[in-house]
Amino acid sequence: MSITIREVAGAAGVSQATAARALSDYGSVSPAARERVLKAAAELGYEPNRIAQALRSGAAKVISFVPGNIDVPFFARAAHILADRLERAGFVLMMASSYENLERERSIVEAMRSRMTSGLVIAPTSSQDSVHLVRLHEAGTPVVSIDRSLADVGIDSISVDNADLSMQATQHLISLGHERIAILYDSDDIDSSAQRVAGSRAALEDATVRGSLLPVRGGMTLESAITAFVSAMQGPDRPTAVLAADSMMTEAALYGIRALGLRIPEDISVVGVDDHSLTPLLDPPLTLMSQPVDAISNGAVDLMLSRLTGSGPISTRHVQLRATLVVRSSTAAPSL
Amino acid sequence: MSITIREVAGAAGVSQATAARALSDYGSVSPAARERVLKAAAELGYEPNRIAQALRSGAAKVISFVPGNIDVPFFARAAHILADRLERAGFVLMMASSYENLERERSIVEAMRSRMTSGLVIAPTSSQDSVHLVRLHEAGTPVVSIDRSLADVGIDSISVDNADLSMQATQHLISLGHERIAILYDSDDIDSSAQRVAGSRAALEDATVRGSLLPVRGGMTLESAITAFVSAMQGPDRPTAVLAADSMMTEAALYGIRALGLRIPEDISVVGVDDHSLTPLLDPPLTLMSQPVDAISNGAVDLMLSRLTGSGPISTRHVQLRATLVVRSSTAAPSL
DNA sequence: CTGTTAGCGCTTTCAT
DNA sequence: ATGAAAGCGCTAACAG
Repeated sequence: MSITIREVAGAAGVSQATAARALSDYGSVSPAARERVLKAAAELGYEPNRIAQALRSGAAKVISFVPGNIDVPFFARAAHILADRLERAGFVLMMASSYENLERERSIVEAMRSRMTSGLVIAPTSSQDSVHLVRLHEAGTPVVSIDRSLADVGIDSISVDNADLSMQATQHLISLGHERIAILYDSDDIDSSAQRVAGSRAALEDATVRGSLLPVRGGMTLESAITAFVSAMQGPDRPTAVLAADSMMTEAALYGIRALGLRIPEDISVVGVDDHSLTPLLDPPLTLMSQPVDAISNGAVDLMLSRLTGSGPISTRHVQLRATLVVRSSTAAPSL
Repeated sequence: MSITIREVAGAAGVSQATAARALSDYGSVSPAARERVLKAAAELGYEPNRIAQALRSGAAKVISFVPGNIDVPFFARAAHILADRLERAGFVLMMASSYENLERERSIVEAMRSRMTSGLVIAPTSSQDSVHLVRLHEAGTPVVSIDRSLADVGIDSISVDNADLSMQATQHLISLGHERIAILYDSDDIDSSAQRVAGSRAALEDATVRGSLLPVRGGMTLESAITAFVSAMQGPDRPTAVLAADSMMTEAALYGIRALGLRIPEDISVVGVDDHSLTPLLDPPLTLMSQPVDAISNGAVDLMLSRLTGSGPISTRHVQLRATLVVRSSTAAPSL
């Protein structure tokens, strides 16, 4: 077993309580006593038992992160930043992906809660069913929603402006002269996807030329998305451009286009989402909407930390950041 | 606050101890009592307090994962599998990247230990300095090393056979007719990298033709690797092929080659490491060594679970798996 | 089969 | 400024 605070107190010749006060820096301790305690702790190699601290004080200095899927570069990068900054603030990051499964999300959140997590950063699978999150939040554990926002339940959120994202992308395509545009998205149930489809539609409606949007629902796996996309492209009046609504859909579109034997951008223009270290090296380099992952992640940490210290705003915050269009070579004017 | 076992016991009309026995399924409880307890627990929505359980029983049903860097696809994928399988076994995955920094690795491991982690899966930053891991291991917490192995300290490991990996890659290049081959690797301090350089060298020495190896040390960042590679390629007798020793080096080589204005594979052949969903779509599709991430991760879980239940082998296990060569279009015979 | 009892290591009143 | 003592929620002897 390891050194306990009792042994430190013994070695320093003070009571357990004084040792605790010195080590956790609260209450009042005489400088002399403090020094002896700190010295004894260092000599014995004392390390506080976080579990005991948590049981007594009600929080474990652990922040939980529940991304939709850690394989997605957006979330991997977010995990990096969260862990980095939270660690510096004295927390450890505990994470588990929901894999976009609500049942699983619930059980993960419960597992985190029962381990006395100090706060939760989550990309909620459903924008509708969030009672488990609300309950946690109302019990006093700060919850910050990232990448997606929740229906009006008083939970802070920070995400990209999804409608704006696809509006920008669609306008880019329209300005190039495209009039038949497909949008490949995963599911109507995921809020951000629905918003992106809506944004595209709005852009098309605002345009001076009369364009049409072909929404293609790709489902939750790469395979299903490829299949859906390929069959949609085989219909009459094939779109001359496609907007892939997230990174998985981007891959699906690329694979689908290859399977169809189409050339980019001669036969079809492609706008993807989410930059990645390899996208500039693709054939051709991919035009895409780049999400401000760093700003979103840092913002989530700031929100979390301010809620944790109680120094934050009273009211719920919903931050929306803008994605930026990165034009490379996968988009061009449609050939006639 | 949430429901405690005391309240469940009260509602069921039994003692706390009986309730605990029924809920955690140990000792003996009469069927009638068990049923009443379970019913009461369900009605009250009782959820055990894992922190209290951990404090009392000494382990928190948490497994820690400390990858070198979660941004690397290899580790992101491993995290996915670990979380998935461990969760099914009743554990939660807690993770934090060391970012290949030993000091940081130590503090993370300590943070995990003080939170009573049940087991540790780690990609050790250093193969030399592992006292913190040995100490944890000797204190009874199973430690499994993944992707890299440790100097002989009795810790289980599961990784790819690094020498074999680069031998296969180099032999592929030799069989194509290359005689001047560069290997771009990060650092001599990382065991796996050193082994890969050695494997390449061995392949060249075994070959019937007299080839030469140009080792290029890229350092720990993408930028430094690109710089090192570009300047090495500007010397006399430029190599006709390059083996990038890991995924970051693969990107570095690709960016470097583009900066130099070289064509692949006409001017230079490239073998990368680590498959990724985008590599088949690169220009040209990348020939690479694919590491068996799934097998490594699953193997790590199996080892961990067997150590946890004490059902594993007595002796230390060092598992090495083979990488497989995936030939695509970035390698060809050198042009004369 | 079941209840009583004693802590796990720590924080936190409450006295002094 | 400090010590004594209680107890967070749970498990695990030990009696009965």
